[in-house]
Amino acid sequence: MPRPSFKEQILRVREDAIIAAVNRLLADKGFDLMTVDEVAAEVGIAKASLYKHFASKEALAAAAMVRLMERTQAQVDAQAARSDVRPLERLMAMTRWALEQQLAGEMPSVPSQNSTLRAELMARKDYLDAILRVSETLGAWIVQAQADGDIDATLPPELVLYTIYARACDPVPAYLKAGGAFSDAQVVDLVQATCWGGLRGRGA
Amino acid sequence: MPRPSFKEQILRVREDAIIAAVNRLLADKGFDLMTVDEVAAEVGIAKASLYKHFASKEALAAAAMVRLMERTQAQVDAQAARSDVRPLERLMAMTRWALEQQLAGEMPSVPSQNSTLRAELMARKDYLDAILRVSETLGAWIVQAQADGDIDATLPPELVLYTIYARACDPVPAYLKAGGAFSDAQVVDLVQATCWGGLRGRGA
DNA sequence: GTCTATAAGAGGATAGAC
DNA sequence: GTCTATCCTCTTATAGAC
Repeated sequence: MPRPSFKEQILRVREDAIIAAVNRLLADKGFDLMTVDEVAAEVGIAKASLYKHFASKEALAAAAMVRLMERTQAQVDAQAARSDVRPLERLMAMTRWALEQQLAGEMPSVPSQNSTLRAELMARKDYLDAILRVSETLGAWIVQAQADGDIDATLPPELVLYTIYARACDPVPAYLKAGGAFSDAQVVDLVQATCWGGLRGRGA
Repeated sequence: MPRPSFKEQILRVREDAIIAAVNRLLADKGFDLMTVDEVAAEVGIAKASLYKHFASKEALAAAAMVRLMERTQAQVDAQAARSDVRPLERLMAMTRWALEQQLAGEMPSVPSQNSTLRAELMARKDYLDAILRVSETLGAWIVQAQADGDIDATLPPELVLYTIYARACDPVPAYLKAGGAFSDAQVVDLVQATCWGGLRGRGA
């Protein structure tokens, strides 16, 4: 594979800046309320130039979601490297990371109801592959943790997986943060506690 | 107070039908993807007629949310009447009801990010009063349940309250249902279990 | 590939007759 | 209060010059 030319590097940097802007706006207002004009303004280029890089608004969002999956995969790899820790701890580290991303305004959110966006995502092989790969690793950890007695073995593994994914777009952290009574670190600890331990008292 | 005239009754019935249609559409597609044309088509009247009843799209959604709060208050009252059951059981009955509503497609969902809708809701005294009243009752039950040792007393009560509210718009039930492996009743039981008991094994 | 300018269309809201 | 027809703004997307 030839070394990328100078022009290609410029292109890559620009597209990185675009995706970063989309990521921020998706985290801030969501897909429906984000406009392409805003993206262009945030990046500092004309809207028509944006469309030279990405074919549609859906493609912009999809690129941000692919980027998110790449970051997620990197986290999974980092946890996989810690061969000494139990699967439960790796999974808890993943939910903790997701909550931190959300509070930092770096978790893009897209509505699962929007059919045009959904179609774009389902058509992107890189996105589907990334989701599948992450899910397979997390799924294996879940099954191991259940065998270890660390996760309730009566719960279907897919329920555990979906619940972990759902923490990434949970509205509770934002509400707690808006209340102003807790630091970001405290919010993460609290939501983490309810996710894994539930609301119920230990003695119940 | 005089008995409502025939015309007023007709008006009331029509507005009920409008709100019911809005409720269905909000549950199905959410606020941003719902169009006023769709609402008019669903009700079977012209769009201009809709605007004789409600001043804006935001007012339509707000009316549906007020209606939701009325139904919620009725559930709270029903639980309050069961003076023999513990506060924990009442709270669990509320989350169960919310999950059932969601799976039945009767839980309208509005984005908390949309500022025009948020402004409309915050300007409606009946909505704010309803939210406040529900929250006060649930809050009292939470504190009691913590004193009973039925809810983890180390959790701030507002965290518990927000978590209960969040179950009403949790994406997990819809995912599980889409998977097709579980009945609606099973989905409710499973999400209910993770909400109150957490993912962690009891022996952990 | 970047820009300015504009097309094309969706969707919220209204005018005016009945 | 209901209708048909229309307005108008916002937003996605593109044409065409440089």
